[in-house]
Amino acid sequence: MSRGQVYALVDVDAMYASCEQVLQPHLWHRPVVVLSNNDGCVIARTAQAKARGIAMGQPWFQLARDPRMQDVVARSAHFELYGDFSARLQAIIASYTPWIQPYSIDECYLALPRDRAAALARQLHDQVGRWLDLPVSIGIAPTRTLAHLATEQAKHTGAGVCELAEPEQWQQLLQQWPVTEVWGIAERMAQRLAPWGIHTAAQLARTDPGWARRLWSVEIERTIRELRGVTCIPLEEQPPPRQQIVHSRHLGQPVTERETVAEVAGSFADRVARRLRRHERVTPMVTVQLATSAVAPGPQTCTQATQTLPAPTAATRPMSTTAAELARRAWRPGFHYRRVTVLAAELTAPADATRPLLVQDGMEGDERLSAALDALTTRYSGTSVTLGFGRAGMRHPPAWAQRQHHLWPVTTTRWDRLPRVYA
DNA sequence: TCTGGGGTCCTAGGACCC
DNA sequence: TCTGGGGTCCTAGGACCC
Repeated sequence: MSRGQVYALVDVDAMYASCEQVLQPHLWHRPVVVLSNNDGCVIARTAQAKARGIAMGQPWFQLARDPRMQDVVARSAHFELYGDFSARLQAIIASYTPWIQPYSIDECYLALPRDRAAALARQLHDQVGRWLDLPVSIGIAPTRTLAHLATEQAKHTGAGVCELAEPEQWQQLLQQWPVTEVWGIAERMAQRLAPWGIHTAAQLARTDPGWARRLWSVEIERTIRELRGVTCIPLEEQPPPRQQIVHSRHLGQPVTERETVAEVAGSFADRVARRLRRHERVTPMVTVQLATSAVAPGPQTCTQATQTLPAPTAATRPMSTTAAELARRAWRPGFHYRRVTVLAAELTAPADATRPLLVQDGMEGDERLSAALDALTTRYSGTSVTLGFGRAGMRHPPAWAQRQHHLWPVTTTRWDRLPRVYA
């Protein structure tokens, strides 16, 4: 990032819902919502769904029985599909600039030359529309915090691109936005700012940064400076290495049996191990947490157990067997378990991991086995071939598997489910 | 019956050290 | 009755992001 550059933020409008519409043209201009895992609540909405008053996080069962919402189309979340679109989007963005920081599945920060930023952003906006059929909004500004506001403004006006180049431009905008629209300021912080008469983004920008740091935190100080056009949060072109990897799911059905809980934990640990290997990290420990549902009747509990591994690893077998054992240890009779979490923390690069003094039998075999599993998974990705350890849910989904009653089968990530085009 | 999942960072306070 | 000063490390909790 040099002085002749500005920041831009590319954000896909209603990413998940938009991806569903790309493959299902009959959903264009319709109120569409995408549901969280287990078809629990709304996590994305098209403009038509927003106009109907459907809120983010609204439980689906409420909408489903509302007679006024009968024409709303629901789709189960299909993260593999959204991830594929995200990768395609990043590839397009990367053809415009080498300074790029993917921030989330639907957002990407980049740096552009100041004098051509708006023109390039417009070109990028149109290209994404033509190539991916996805609607994006792009904000341009001297800092990332201001670029975030610019993107909100671009969405708000429907202009697609919004550039805040001069202080007068963003100062005027800051007066219109409540402080909670500022990146890094949420409801809790807004409540602490209110007694000091800070309600709008402009009022926050006028606050003395040093005073704000003493009174609140260093993050607030940085946010204030960024709102004034001074860069405090630079672009990180190298994604920081992962410090922890979590797999946590609400189960499709409550689980009461000890061995079933162990089976769930073992299969979740497989997911964590695969992601560890993809990120080239190893973990020295596994944590398993078992919880009941807070909204279900009956006795509530949340127990967890942690085990240090013989050596830091990313291999499936030791992680799965350890997680299953931990689940057996944390399990208590009489509870309806509804959520299982498997956590790997204090991650390191494999080269930095401390090796044990005594190498235990089977350790190298575990690593080779995991490597072979990854190679086969890559070779057969996109087909109906699935590889895994053990017996959990391979052929038939187990009873505890998530509900995905609204999953649309067409996708860009499997050969047998590609969309068909008839000439 | 049915309310997501996956991350990061900061701060305060306690334990412990010399 | 008096009872330093400075440091590190760890953990829990809180807050934020999407």
